[in-house]
Amino acid sequence: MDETLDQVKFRKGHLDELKKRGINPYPYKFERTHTTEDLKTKFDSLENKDVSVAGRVMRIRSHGKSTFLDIQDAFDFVQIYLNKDTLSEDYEVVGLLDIGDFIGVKGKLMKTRTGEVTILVEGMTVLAKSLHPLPEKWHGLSDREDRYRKRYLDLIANEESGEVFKKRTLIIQEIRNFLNERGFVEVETPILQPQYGGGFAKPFKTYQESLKKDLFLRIAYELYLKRLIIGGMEKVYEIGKDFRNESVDRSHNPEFTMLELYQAYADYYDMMEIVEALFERLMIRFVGSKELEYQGEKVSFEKGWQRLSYYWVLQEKTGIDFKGLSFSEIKKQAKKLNIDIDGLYTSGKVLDAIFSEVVEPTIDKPTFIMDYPKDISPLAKDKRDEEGVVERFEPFLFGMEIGNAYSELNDPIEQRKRFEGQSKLREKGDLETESLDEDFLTAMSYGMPPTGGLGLGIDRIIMILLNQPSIRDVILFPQLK
RNA sequence: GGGUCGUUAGCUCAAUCGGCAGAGCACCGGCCUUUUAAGCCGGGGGUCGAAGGUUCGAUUCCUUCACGACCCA
Repeated sequence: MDETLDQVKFRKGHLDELKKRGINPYPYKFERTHTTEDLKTKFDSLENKDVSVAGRVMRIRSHGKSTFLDIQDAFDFVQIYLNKDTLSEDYEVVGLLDIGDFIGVKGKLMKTRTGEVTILVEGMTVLAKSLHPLPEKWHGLSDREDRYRKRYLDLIANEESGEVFKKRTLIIQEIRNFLNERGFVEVETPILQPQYGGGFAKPFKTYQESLKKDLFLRIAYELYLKRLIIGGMEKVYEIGKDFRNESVDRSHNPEFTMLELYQAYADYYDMMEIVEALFERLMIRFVGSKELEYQGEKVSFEKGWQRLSYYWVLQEKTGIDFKGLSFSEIKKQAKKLNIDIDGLYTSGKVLDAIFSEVVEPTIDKPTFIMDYPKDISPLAKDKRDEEGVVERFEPFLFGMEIGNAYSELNDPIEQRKRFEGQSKLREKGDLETESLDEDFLTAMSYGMPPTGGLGLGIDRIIMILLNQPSIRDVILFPQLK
């Protein structure tokens, strides 16, 4: 806080004056009978009754011997009216209030002659003195950096921002309801992991002093949740934070909220059904239409999600049939398409670079891209009746990947081979590989049922449902440079 | 990593083809007992993002840096 700022000096003057009058500017508690919202929605039954509310002073309109204040709580705001006739000498304290102060008031509920619901205040308590001026009342706070770094100011000044975060909470609750109703059990698995797995990403590394052990912040929950499937929990899910050591942009934050779920005796078609049903439910509750508009672009869920095969859509967009091409031929094609393939060691990784570049931005309709190359999917089961690809899909919306799902590989011998393949790549220098998890293989060797698994990026789903342009607009405290 | 744009009062924003830095809100003083972006009168507040350069003179032009936004890899 800038102590030299005039406005801070004046506010401190008010603080000192309150103390001089024997008023504690930071008391402990206030009993309120109603929220500001109650006063408006239940006005008819509350008119002329005694009410008490608490909140932050947002606007002051002083007329000398009377003053109107608007006070805001978590629900709404209400006007209060203070005058000298009602408060006598206590009215002097009103002059010591500043915008931003918390106060509690008691009085009779009434309407002014212009129809505004108002409390005629009979008693007022200062609950917390504010020492720093708030952002401007009319334009709010628009500087993006301030909005993200000082989220509290954003929440005070910009009502829409608070609405987004309220809805974020409701969306996540609704997702939990949906899964709980289907018999899924919510669990918590380690964030600190001795080995990271379940995806391709650079991890954050940390260290446990007492065990003298390197640990990683999880990049996925997959391998732990599958251990629970092995343990006989048939339907499990976890909603929590994943950590990926990547750069920050409109759709990436280094820590982000992820849903993963696993269902025994199910395959990836069942996972598609879950995505479709979940979206239908979220659309009904939070969009109220079968059409979704995001940043000026509209898509319809009317006909469900289209299903496109990975190799087929690649060929559609590039004119090249990549199926069966050798690694060097695929690289040659990538170079022709002007795609950077430095540090990519397998056909799958190169294909994926081409895919991200050429295909992803063009998928706006709700789409499942199906049947991915095997070498970039070491935890997924071979596609039944098709060589070289696995039963894996990713849901896409508005060009954004919002999840990942498999028919989970449950053959421990095959799983070991896949891990070993990954280890060889790592030796060649590929840093984004699945690491061989001996303990997980042991678990699987006890027997794992056929299982469908699904991961969904919750922040991105919220962005889309609430039409927010950046992931930073749906994360309270996003990572900034 | 590259490109474009931006950073001026607590907040939202102007302005200066290089010549005294402005408005609205907020703040201070005065008047005002049903106002509501209250009103009227008067007033204070600036290291013009930082450093360097060009110049008689730089907020303005140039260079570098920091931070941010958008686009691209």
